[in-house]
Amino acid sequence: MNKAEKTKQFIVEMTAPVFNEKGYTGTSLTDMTNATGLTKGSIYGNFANKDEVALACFDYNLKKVTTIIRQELDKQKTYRDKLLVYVHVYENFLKHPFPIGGCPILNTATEADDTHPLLKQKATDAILSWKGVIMDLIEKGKDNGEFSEDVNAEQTALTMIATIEGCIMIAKLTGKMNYRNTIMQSVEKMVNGL
Amino acid sequence: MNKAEKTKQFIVEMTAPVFNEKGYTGTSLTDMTNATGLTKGSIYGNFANKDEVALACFDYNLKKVTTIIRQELDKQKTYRDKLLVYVHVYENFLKHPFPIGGCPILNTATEADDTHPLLKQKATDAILSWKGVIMDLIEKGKDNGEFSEDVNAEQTALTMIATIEGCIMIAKLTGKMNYRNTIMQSVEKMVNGL
DNA sequence: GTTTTATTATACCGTTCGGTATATTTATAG
DNA sequence: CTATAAATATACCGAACGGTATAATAAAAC
Repeated sequence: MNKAEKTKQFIVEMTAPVFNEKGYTGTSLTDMTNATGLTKGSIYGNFANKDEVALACFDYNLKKVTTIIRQELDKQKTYRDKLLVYVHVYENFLKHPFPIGGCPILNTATEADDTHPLLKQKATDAILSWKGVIMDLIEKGKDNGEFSEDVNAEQTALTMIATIEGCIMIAKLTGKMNYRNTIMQSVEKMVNGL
Repeated sequence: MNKAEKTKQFIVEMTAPVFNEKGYTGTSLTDMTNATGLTKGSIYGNFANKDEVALACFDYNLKKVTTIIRQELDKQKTYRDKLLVYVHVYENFLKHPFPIGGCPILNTATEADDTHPLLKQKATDAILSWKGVIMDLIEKGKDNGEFSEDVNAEQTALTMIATIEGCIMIAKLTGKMNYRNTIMQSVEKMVNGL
């Protein structure tokens, strides 16, 4: 990793939280120079434009989440416990190195769906990939005899994701932690009922 | 309603969809003059600043939703059917005069939670009010004998809202209508299990 | 150690931003 | 019909926007 790559990485690391909090249009080049301590010239020497930084920041923020999830998934043995990882991670997201500003998928999806095709595509890919992982866990749990054969994997996956994302929105908005716990309990019940 | 009030209303009606699609920071005064055909002077003769327009637009967009919901609620007799109104309205939101740009609560919540306290407060109030309405329906349904006495009204209300909002996000992002239907089916099952 | 290359800082570009003072037009009242 | 008040348009403000050419600096290669 040469100097240029290190600086690119540094810029992404420092601006990623800003993009996740303020959004794409809400984050200015001044925000970016403040966050990094670098000048505009330095940033544009490493990235073509603001878009490229934003896209890299989304990847960075998303990877933070997927890394946590993957690590916790590996710790669990049963597929039920693996599914419950999503509940426990989001319930205690403060215990993990979670992106500042909340879920990058939710933030990007709601801002970019009508305005920014490239970011929208990245958010879409993230959702579809997430859905695929959950469906895979469910199918394997069915093969394994853990879950009933008549469980609808896609429906369960989509409902889990929807509830979790809605939960994040409500909890962050209202600031009520017991709201988050209550909703996550519902997801837990759902997983335990498979 | 004099001319000034009519113009204020007109400005809100024409800019509300823009704010809901592009967000607060994403909507410029030029967007507003384009949407209305008025000049900046006209808009600022009727509103103190961009903030005031944005807040009025949120109220306008939210009222569109609550009006639809209230009308459909009145059509139903049982409390179970009233709860299912949320499922059917969001499932067929194209059949109703739904705000362009999607759910204003979701859009405002994710943009404003870290950046705009006044808008954040409005979104928070909307969520808490929504929760209150659902809880009220559930409690009355319990008194009525429609629902089991051991139903947790708050948990059910919060989970319904979270799942619906997450559903809107996923459906709008991916463009897959069957995703929306599938998730809403889960909410329907939940209501039918009360 | 010098030259070449990569990286960062400076200074500036034109444009758009939110906002405003003032002039002009339109509606209302006497 | 005229005087007054309300509403709208024009023209402009300073500041911040995203972006860039170039100069200065630091790193790498020979």
